[in-house]
Amino acid sequence: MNDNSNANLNARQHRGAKRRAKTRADLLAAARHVFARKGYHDASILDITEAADVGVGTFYLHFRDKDEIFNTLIDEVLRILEEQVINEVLSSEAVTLPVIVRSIFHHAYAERDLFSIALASGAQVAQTIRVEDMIAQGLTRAFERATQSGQLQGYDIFLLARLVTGVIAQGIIWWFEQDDPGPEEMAQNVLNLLEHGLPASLFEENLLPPGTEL
Amino acid sequence: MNDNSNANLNARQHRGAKRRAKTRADLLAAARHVFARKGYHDASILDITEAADVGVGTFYLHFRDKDEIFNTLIDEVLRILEEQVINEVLSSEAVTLPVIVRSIFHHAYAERDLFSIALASGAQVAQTIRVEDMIAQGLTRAFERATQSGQLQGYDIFLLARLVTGVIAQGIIWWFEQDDPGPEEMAQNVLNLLEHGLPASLFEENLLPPGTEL
Amino acid sequence: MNDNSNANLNARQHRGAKRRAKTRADLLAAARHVFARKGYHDASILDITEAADVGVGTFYLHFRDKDEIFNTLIDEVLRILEEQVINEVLSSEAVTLPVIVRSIFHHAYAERDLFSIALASGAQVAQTIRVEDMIAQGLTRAFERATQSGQLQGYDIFLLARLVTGVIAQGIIWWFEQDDPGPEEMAQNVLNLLEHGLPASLFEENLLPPGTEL
Amino acid sequence: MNDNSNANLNARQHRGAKRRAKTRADLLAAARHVFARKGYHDASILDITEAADVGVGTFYLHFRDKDEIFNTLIDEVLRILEEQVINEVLSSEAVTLPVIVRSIFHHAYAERDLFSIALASGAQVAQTIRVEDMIAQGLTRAFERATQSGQLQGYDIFLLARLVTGVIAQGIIWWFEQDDPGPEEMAQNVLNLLEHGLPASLFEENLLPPGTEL
DNA sequence: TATGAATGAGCGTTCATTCAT
DNA sequence: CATGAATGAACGCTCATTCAT
Repeated sequence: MNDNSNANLNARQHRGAKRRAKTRADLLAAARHVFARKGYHDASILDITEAADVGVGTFYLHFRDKDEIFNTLIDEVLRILEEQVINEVLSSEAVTLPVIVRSIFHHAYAERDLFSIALASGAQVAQTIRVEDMIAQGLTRAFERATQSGQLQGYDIFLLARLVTGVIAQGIIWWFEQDDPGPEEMAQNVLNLLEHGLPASLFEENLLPPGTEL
Repeated sequence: MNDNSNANLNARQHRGAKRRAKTRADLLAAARHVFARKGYHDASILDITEAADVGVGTFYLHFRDKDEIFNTLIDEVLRILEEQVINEVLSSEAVTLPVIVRSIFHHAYAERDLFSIALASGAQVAQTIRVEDMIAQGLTRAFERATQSGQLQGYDIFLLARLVTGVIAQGIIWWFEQDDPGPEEMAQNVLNLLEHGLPASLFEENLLPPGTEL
Repeated sequence: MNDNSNANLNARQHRGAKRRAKTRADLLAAARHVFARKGYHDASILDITEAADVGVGTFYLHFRDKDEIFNTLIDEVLRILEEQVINEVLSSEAVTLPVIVRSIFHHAYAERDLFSIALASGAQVAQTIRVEDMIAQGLTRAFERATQSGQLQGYDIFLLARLVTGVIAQGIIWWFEQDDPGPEEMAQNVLNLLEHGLPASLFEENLLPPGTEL
Repeated sequence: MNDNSNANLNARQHRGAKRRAKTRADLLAAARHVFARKGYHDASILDITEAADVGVGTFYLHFRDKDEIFNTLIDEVLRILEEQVINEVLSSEAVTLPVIVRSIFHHAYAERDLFSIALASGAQVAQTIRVEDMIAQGLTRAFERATQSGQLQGYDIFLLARLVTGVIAQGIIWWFEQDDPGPEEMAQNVLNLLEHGLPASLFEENLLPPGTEL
């Protein structure tokens, strides 16, 4: 009977754990939709629990507050981003900036809704880590390697990584309002700019010929 | 006597108007500090009126709601930015991208607190116009001129303007957390990147030599 | 010189008094319009001063609060009602109920807006005297005389006066929503009811013949 | 087990629903007292929740705003009035005006506080239906039947119903300030007036004999 | 573990009232 | 006497959070 009741107990615990995990996943999925539709600040916990079809109180059994579920969501997408980029990078012949950038854009495009939340919330929300931080970190590591091999002397690579992050982030932000161009073309545009810069004429010629008004 | 009473009336109105303008300016200054310290969403109207040392009700004598004072603040800084860039551009020999970018960074550095609010609020706040929009618009106009003179063929200049805006915005965002480098050097870094792009090796060589771990 | 300055003083005081009276009259007229349009509770003092085209503070130089201007307005119309009824009554051959009722309806019709305010505000507003009170008082006096001359024995004439007031008030309230019938016909209807009562059949016959549903 | 858990679920829901209904009833009872004491406009939601001994927010779990709880209260009493009048009328031998009027007064006396609120609020409050409307409607229906059977020719029965409503309403309003006479005697007074009208002398003789002052 | 009715701090907002001019 | 900018008490309302079930 002891065995039996232990087995029961285990079975029950197992069922309980599965149920718990299911509820938690429901909440995360609901939060994703709600944040995407209403934005971080206008989303209430009631919105989320209703979308997840659970009681209000249930929320607090899984997350401390709105911040926590938000950060969980962001962390998750960042973790997946990291994984995917690493995988793609490892499966490619040579690890180059184009490979990294293309990988980021593909993932960001697939997860547009979440990225839009993450980027739009900007510095407004107390986040454990921001999307920009993660991209900038990755770039910094790449630049550090380039420095070691003699390139990029005279650059502040942290600042440089941030500036390049700005271009990439802006590419993702572009998708807030339109879906075109897709990730491949977007990556091409960004890489073009990063590889060759803008036409020299913009830096030399008068953009406002004498006699023209603004 | 008519003259006299008219003069009195004017004086009275003038005094009243001056007092009113002073209070309004106090509120704007207070809002600037409060928004910078707490961010748009966590700033309450009570915070602003207390910082301005006026009664709560006074706020509503000057602004309809938080949105309005915020947009007033942003509009003001954008108006000044536009003015200053135009002035600097007009007083320079030739209107080139470096002139424009340098001008933007100088102004943004001087008004760091306000720009941090404007950029950090991102798409979260219903703004009449966003800083990024204004910069992107200016760049688009410049690019349009370059297109007309044969450059930039094959580019989507709207997307390109946005991407370049991303670099500039990131330069300003850099100042949220540190004051160095100053506007001149920041402009140099940005212009360097925009003019020559990143070193070619980043696009070709393996950033992760075989046998190295991430 | 003394004479002269006294004369000046008097003249000035006179001008001042006239000006003051004018402002007060403006406020009363404005209050009338505002109360009629928005009702007592939704009318703000700002509404009144704006309609009167005077400063907010000016209001308080003439009236203690909204209640006071409201009561002043009601008192005024009641005073005029009383005067007019007395005049009409005195100029008629014999003072009978029809004369009184007709007189009330004519005045009430002419001053519909004010009466609508006065009656609609009901017991909601702390009034010094209510329209119904004044009508009931007048009727009570008339009934007292009739009692003295042997009529109306066994009646509680105070209650009776109130009930009759109810009919008259309802006649006036009828005009809140439509302008017809006019005062003469309305008086006829009311007097008809008061003189002969309702048809006897209503008190005897079955209003709901067997087999009929409600 | 399914049965069991369903039973549990039902029990839980039932308990919750009972608690909810209790709170709602508390709020309605409290609102009744507060409205009766302070009148509609001077009653705040805090007044009501404090009287009901619940939190402020609880109010909004049950009613949208003050208007809604007020109308709920009025609707309820009107519904009960209608029911009771119909019952009494149906259980009487013949449906006559006296039966109807007596029934109204008995109910109104029992619910004096609520009727005082409903009648005093007059046209000031946005009500779905007003007490006077309901009484007038009932009378109109009765008069329509009388018209069909040949009585009441030449009358505007809508106006007539309103005027009679005025008498009845005034009878109820009488109880705002005193409790006597009770419903039976009040009905007698009203019916007397409605059946026979006022003494003819009031319509003919001089109420103000020559030589008498007002 | 899940529920959802209840809570109340805290917000935005109005408006009668004051007072320096 | 007249003004209107300033005031702040008091309101309606929301929503994160708790807790008995």
